[in-house]
Amino acid sequence: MLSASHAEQAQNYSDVVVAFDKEPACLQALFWKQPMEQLDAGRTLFFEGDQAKHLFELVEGVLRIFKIMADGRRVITGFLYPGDLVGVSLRNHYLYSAEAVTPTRLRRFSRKAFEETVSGSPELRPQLLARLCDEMAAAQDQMVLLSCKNAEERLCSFLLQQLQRKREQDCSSNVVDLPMTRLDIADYLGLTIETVSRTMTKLTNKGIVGPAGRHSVCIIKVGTLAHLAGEGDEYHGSSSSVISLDNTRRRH
Amino acid sequence: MLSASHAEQAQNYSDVVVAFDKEPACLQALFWKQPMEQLDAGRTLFFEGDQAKHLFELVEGVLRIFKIMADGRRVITGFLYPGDLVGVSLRNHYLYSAEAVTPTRLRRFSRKAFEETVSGSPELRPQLLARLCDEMAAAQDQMVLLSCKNAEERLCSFLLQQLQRKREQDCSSNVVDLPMTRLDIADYLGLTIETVSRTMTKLTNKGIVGPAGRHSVCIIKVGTLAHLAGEGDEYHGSSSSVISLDNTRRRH
DNA sequence: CGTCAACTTGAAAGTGTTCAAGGTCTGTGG
DNA sequence: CCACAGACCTTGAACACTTTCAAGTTGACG
Repeated sequence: MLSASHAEQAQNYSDVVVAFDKEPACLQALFWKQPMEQLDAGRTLFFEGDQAKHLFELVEGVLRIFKIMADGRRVITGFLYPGDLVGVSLRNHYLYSAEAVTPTRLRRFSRKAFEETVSGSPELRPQLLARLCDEMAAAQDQMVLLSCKNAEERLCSFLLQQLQRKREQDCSSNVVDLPMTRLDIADYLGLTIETVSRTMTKLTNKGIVGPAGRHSVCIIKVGTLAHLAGEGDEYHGSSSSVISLDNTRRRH
Repeated sequence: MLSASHAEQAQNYSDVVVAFDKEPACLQALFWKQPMEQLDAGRTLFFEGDQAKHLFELVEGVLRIFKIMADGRRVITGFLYPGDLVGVSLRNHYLYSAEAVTPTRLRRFSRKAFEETVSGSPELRPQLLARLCDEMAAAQDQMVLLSCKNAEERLCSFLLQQLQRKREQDCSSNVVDLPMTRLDIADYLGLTIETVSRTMTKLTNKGIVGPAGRHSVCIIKVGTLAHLAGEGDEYHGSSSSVISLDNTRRRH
């Protein structure tokens, strides 16, 4: 999965249309001429271990990316949103399965052709690397979350993440929608549906979020939410300066 | 962090020396002429958030790669071993801090020059991508571990991982050494030192591992260890075939 | 309006953490 | 070579948080 969060792809669709037809100026442009495909909610795009013959650009809808363990347990390693590219971890086989959370529309592109085109373009190469690094950074944040955040911190982090993604589009209200089920959220956060549900209730009782139907939430106290998410400032300034090496290490 | 586990870099040092001086045949070769630097055990190579001016090739010793949360909790996202490259997540700032677990020797290379050289070489580019993908795959495995493995499964996975790494070098005995402290292991596996210690004792009592000093373990029953690690076959064959979607999902 | 899946809530149980104490190893200096 | 100090590791008991199991509620859609 490669989220379209960073740098290079701030250029959105309208920009792309302009600078096109000769040489694609951004990665999405490669998919531009491909026919649009539909995928109903709940359908699988590909399975972990499948030969990775194609990449996809998600144009509309939401995908979940997950792995299934031997005993049936599922781990959702991420959700993908419009503008994201799917399956760019350039191996011979997909590292994960991909399913539609909502009805989706996407474009397909041969992986081989993708690699050749990107490899041959000094424009596109750094964009691919940038995306991979964004993905890597996200994976590491997720490891931090799973390693040492408790249920409340996890859910707050998740909600905050959803809010930020929403704000990149329309900077309007604080109502974010959660198209995925509680089970999806649970499998993403390493919790059970019951814990997700209970924690959500707790946040509501505290007045931090307000319910807005089953599949959306209104974030009332953004600051408190950020604080509870336990992500501090995300950046400890620079260099050696303040590295609090106190032994007061907490867990949960 | 980029582990040297896969494909391209199976070519080891001796191979590299031969095909050198004109155009580097592999990523490590770039570091070849750089002066060797020392780093004592416990010393920091760089901090998360520092400007990423250099990349490193780890020649000898072990590094730990970690993030510190606002409240002082530490998450070790990986260990690096000889042959690995450090800091290749090509952002402007390091994503994590790096410290020497044991006394290490490494070579430094300007990140800018690295990017330029790799970018200009059709030989090296796919190698970089391959490493990034390996790193991504490792990160995802770690997410699976942290998401839904219990203490025993985590420790078994870790030991197995160490064993496999050892076997890539000398296929000899089943004694792996663990240069890192229990605290390092705990912070890597998302547990406490006490739990790591207890679980280690339990594995010993079961006769799965035998103690061989504080900083090494003898793996006695590899099969049992692999089974307890709960990693099944790692690959569910291909395609749609058998996807056990039973609801009997367990956790812990 | 009924049905089914999704969600919520409660109570009991389990796993890992926390706190505390004791034990072991290693390096240093006598 | 031995003794000591300090860091590291092990073990025990109480506790906390999440899970598990179970029942009830809500809401979407035919």
